[in-house]
Amino acid sequence: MTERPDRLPLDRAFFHRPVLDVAPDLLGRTLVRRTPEGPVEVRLTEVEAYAGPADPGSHAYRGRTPRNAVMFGPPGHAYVYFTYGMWHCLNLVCGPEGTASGVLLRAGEVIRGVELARRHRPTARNDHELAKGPARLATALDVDRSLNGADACDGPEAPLGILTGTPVPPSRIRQGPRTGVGGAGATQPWRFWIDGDRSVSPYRAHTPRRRGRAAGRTELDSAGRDA
DNA sequence: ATTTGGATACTCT
DNA sequence: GAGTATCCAAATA
Repeated sequence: MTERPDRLPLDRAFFHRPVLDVAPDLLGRTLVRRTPEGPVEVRLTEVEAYAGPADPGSHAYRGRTPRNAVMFGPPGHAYVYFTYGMWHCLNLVCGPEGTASGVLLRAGEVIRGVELARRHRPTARNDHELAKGPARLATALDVDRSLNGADACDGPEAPLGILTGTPVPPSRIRQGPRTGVGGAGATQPWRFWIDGDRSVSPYRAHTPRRRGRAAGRTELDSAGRDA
């Protein structure tokens, strides 16, 4: 069987670099999810970098916990977390082991296994919304915490893999603030996406959730909007 | 087209 | 107990 050049697996050295180098380099790559039902593949179109314990936006901020332990391990592995009571999100660990940095896979275009992805996400209105958003991407690929720690560089039979795909030239890459990240972590423009791609998720500023019904103050600030 | 509020359960303080 | 690297339906315009 002949391997096309765009279907060669990326080796671990790809991830063994600073996260800000890896994140934009992941755009255009092919993420493979192999399920018992068959494969689903996405072309990555949007990612975010999280830079370890020094990054206020990162789960690794304030050090290692049971949840984020995988981020402190070797690069090329999946860090899957559960959020908002319903959703999973998929990251790939980057950098030298112990730096606890990773890339959140925020969106992609399903290029293989569309029918299977639709079954995982029956509410998607059209194909370019199947993986438009990090939880949608995880759902379309049937990713949950059973894949936390899975090695994406473990060969052609592994449940998760990453292939060369078609790297995106810098001129087609845009960057801006990370979605949903507040406080000091909001200042870094560490979200990267492919300019104009339909599967890129809309930017949403950080919105603190107010619990209960007593919302004391009306003095909420208006979110600054850039032109 | 854009904004709002609800659902949901896990993680760490 | 409070906050969350979200999504969806419903309401507004």
